[in-house]
Amino acid sequence: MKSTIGERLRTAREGKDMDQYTLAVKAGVVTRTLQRWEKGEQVPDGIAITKIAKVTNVRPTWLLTGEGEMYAVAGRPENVYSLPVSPKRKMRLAELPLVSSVPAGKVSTMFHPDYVDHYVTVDDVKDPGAFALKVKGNSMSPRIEDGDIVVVSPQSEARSGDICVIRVNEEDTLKKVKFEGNYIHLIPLNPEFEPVTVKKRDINFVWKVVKLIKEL
Amino acid sequence: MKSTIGERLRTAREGKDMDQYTLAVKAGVVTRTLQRWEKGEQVPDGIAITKIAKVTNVRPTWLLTGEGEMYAVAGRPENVYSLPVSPKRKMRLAELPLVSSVPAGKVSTMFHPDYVDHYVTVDDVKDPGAFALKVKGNSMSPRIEDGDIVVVSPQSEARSGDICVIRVNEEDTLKKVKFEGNYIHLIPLNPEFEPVTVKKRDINFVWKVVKLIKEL
DNA sequence: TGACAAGACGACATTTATGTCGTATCTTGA
DNA sequence: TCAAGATACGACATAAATGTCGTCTTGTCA
Repeated sequence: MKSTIGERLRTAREGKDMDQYTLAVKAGVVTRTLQRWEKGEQVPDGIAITKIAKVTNVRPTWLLTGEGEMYAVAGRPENVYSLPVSPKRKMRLAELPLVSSVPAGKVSTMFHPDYVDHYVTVDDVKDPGAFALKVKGNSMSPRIEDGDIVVVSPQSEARSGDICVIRVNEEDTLKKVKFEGNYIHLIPLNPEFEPVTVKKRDINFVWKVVKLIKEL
Repeated sequence: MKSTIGERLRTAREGKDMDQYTLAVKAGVVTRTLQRWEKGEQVPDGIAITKIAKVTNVRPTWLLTGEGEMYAVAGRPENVYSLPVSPKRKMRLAELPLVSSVPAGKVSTMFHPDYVDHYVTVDDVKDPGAFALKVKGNSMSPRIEDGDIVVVSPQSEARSGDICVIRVNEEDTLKKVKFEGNYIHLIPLNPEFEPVTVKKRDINFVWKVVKLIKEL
């Protein structure tokens, strides 16, 4: 536990999802001062510490020393046990490039480095070729909505009933698929959209969606 | 309870039967400075407060705010509960304990180590007290279904329209909430279930769901 | 692409805290 | 009564924190 007051201060602020300005105002100082605190260039006095602890809802003792619980146990119900400190992971971890959206763009361009926004971290994805996409459009609403992130595994075999990213005639969409002979039905979950049936030979690829992440 | 930091400082010093000079040295300042603190003419910074709390054996929180016990309560070892956060990534990465389900079980038991299945890894979760739950039941279908994983941030403030884990009368549920005076409406997304209205005083807690992970 | 918010940080003036020194008050014990 | 220790406090210089202003970078969004 070698964190500093400044680092804990930042942790507390971000835990409340506050920007520097907001917390600075509540602490009665200007943004620059808060920055110097967070950087450890200066040390806040007792008044400031008290205010910060109050508005971020952390325990003053933790803020000062890093000891004990960060948040007051009062907010937690009775009979709640603390979690073990250093756990070991069992599941496989994968970092996936988060590329441009579907179905708005051509997937073929998505793999260009310029289109890799950043990386998302997920557990238990075995396919080394897996990647993530940000969803645009509402054809799969309400289960999958605009802005959601889907993890795509090209290696996984798509079966009827799976949700997939499909490219048909150079156009990319996200649909539930149903195989039937030489045809594939593309079924949006949103009843406002109509199902489409396409020939298998018009399909460029069908990639199975193995995971869905929603930010709420 | 109207005491000032200075008065509590003096109380702490006299509780240890220390004279001003002795405490001042331990706090790394001169006697005159300590006097000004005790008189309330000046405010000690965080470093000084930490030192004083340590050498006088009082709780920093009490020294700062006057709240709680003056001296640390014996017999309660302060176990650390803070989840690792990796700051070097572009996005904030958090490993969260994946605990037993909601609403099938009592949350009170969830925090017991025996109930921690494994850990999930997610990006961009700022609340260090956040954790994950596996959902049971279909009251929130089709958006959230049995087996999905929700990430809960107890620190985030829940507002009307948010999806939350709520404990009412020792029973845990996952619903959309709507605040209205002294009442909270618990709204399932699944139209087959009926909304419920409860009094605020029957609520044990309301924890906001900030992320949803679906395995497909 | 441009606009914008959030953050980082340097430079400098101002305010506040601290150190230093001197002196005064008060209690306590010889 | 006197001496000594503890506390109190004014005055002033120094050190540290803060406020203010401006510039820069980065990520986000339309």
